[in-house]
Amino acid sequence: MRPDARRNRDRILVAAAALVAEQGTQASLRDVARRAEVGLGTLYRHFPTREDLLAALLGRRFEELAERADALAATAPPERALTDWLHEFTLGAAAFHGLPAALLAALHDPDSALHASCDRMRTAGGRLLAAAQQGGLIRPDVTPVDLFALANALSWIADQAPTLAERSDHLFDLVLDGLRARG
Amino acid sequence: MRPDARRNRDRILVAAAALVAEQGTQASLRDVARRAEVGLGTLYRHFPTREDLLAALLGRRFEELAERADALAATAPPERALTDWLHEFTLGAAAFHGLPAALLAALHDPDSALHASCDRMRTAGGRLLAAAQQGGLIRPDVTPVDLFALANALSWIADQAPTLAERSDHLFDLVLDGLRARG
DNA sequence: ACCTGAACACCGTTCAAGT
DNA sequence: ACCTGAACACCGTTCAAGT
Repeated sequence: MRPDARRNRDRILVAAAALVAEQGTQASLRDVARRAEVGLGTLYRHFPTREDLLAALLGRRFEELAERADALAATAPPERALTDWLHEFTLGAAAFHGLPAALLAALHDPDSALHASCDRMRTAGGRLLAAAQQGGLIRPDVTPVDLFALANALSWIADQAPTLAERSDHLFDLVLDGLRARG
Repeated sequence: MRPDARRNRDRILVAAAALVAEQGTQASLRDVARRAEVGLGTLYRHFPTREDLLAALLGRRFEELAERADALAATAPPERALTDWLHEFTLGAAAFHGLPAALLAALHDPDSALHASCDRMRTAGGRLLAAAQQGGLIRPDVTPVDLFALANALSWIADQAPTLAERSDHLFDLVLDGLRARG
């Protein structure tokens, strides 16, 4: 990549990170280009779709979450590993306004730039889920997709109103309780 | 209301019902006006905000759901009444694409045209909830707002992908299970 | 190879002018 | 009283013209 192109790409990412943090996944791409002091066409050249931009913003975070799943699997007991990881995931999915919907949609759309990351999260969560189910701690009829959907739904709730965000940990406990196997 | 105004209002509602059913709560208001063969200003005169239009579209449904709560309370055992009603509510909240977010936001925004209806649903659900909690069937730390949020979240999940819609009854069972009191 | 911004086809919302 | 549509300030996306 030419150095001026690299520089533009970086400027776009910095501007997008700020604007998306402020206004959510639906932030105006024109605003992003303006803030980056870059032509609108330049933004589209580097990131043909909004998802491409989001994927670039979230790449690191998803990497870390995947590694975190492995670390928890190795150190914590199965149920603890699952609930801790899910909790961290819900925090990550709530990073941007509108992100939970984008993630849940991307999981079911192989063409989305976010698909690979979502698939990775589903797999990482699925491994922790299987281990907990093996130990008879979690209902056997819960699938990795169920887990991904519920976790995003919890992030979505917290995203709808500040009052609900305060209630978020409690709702997390309620939902997780529903996944537990009954003695 | 002048007869021509009444006629315009009705035309707008018919057009909006069709378009919102097709494209969701974010359907273009311009399209609604065009389909109703009405000037754009006429639409805004009858429905100053998008929520006003949605409220008019949903009024009947909410009335029925409120009555339904009373009927179930009188005829079914507490837990059955609660789960049946919640199930019907989730179906109603999934009537339009984007509706769950609008409802959850409106519950926390007294100025929204949808607020009264949401408040009514929260109260209706809250009564069924209290009865089930009285019987020791549901965890005492579940609030009516928790219930409203979770029900809308379930509708939201079903709204994100057809695959998830198929999984909707199962997810409903999982979440409801989390609300049950443990022996 | 890469950048730019005008051009196009859309929005939501308001409001002067009409009947 | 009520209706209309032009006007305004925005979008997302594409693409010819430039370096």
